[in-house]
Amino acid sequence: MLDIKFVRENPDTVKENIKKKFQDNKLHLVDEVITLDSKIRELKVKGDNLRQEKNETSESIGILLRNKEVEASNLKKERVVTINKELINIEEEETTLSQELREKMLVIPNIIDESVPIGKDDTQNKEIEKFGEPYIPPYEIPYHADICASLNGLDKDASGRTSGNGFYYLMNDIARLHSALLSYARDFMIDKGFNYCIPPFMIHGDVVAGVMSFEEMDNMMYKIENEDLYLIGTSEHSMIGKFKGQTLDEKELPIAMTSYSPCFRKEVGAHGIEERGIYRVHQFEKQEMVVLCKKEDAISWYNKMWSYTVEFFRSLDVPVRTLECCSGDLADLKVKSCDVEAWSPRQQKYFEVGSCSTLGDAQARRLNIKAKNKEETYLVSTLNNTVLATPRGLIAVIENNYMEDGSIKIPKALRNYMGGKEIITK
RNA sequence: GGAGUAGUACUCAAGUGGCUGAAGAGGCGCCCCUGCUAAGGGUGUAGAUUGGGAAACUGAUGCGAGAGUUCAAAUCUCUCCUACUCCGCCA
Repeated sequence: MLDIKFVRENPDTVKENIKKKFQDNKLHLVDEVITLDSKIRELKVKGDNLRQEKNETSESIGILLRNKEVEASNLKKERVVTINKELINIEEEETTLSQELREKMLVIPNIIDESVPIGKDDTQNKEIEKFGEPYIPPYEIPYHADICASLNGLDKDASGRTSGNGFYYLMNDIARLHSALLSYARDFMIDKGFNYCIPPFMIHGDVVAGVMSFEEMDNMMYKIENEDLYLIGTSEHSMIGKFKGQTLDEKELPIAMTSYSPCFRKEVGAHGIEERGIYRVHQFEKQEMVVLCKKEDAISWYNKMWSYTVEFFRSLDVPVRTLECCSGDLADLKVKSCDVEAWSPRQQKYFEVGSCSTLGDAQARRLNIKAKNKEETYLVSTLNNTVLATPRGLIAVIENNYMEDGSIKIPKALRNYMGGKEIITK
């Protein structure tokens, strides 16, 4: 969300930005927002003046009553009653218009960074850099679910019976590898100086509404029956929610956290749940990075953060590349964002395993997260990035370490977490 | 889950209907004294969010949140939230 003052003062910049994102259908919002804003301010002045009169009149009633001037005080009382009636209308209108303004403001996209490549949609995202040689083995690599099943590590028939499509039983060494990955990801980030955190896995509706749109909420979030609780779709929800409405001391910044949580997503719409695999599922686990920092530090954190994910996967011998989101593919809140994609030797293409974003102060404005020093209070900048989401990350490790005989070589970095084991065999 | 107590600015804290947007203190600024430290004395200042105004200035909101009573609410009523204490339950 942008600052209304900014929109008021720089309407052309905002419009230019909307064009860059190929959202011309939103252009009219800018002028509408400016008109609404000035109407609201007019109402505010009107209301303020009436409230001033009301306060002064009420105060004078007190004085009159003390002097036992009952009649004069009754006249003044009537005046206040009239003012109150007028105020009700003005306040109602102000509330309505403010809501309308906020709704419009919420869908006006954040100003994207100058470095973001211009493009219409995800087909025009730009590869930035490859890390590691995409390796094509001389033998065929089976579908990940088949590999896992053949190693007695996956049972989707059972999960279908217990929970339906989109769930999975991981078992034996595959389950252990999954946990090893998460533990390693956790320690990897702790070593980078991030503070480890396990957040609540359920949050109240008002926090959910703070971190996403209603549409997203419907398409993603599972609600607990008869409770004001939702299962989180990512620990970012809990981690950003942690700071909702807070004013931090600038000395506490930057706050660099790495959080673990299971993630629950309905995955309604676009892609849906695939029948066979464990690539897109209702329940997965994730190690995340969340950073709150000063505005001027945001870009350097952004670069540091995605590079940590790259480093993480490289330490597991998984070739990766970074793909920058072009203007048209960038979610409205984001200033700049890139995906980290892992190489799939089976499909011989890259697939998304993580996403790194800087949101500027847009998220903080929405949720009212501030920091202050002696001189001023200001909105913080927020960033988030995936270290590891698994089973997706598990798939990358399995495919890239699959041996011709059907076994999986365990990357060195994970062996300590696997009791020293070097290979998973049938 | 039950019962009790509390929630006022950066912190502590006074305050049961109008003269309280908030006494007082710490804090913070300046000055003095003393000096190994700790401390002491004087004086000044601010306090959150936002509107109008070129500015000086001026207004609104703001006492955990919301609703209500009233001409008028930090103060009365209701609901909720949070913290603490006690009890119950539980991996």
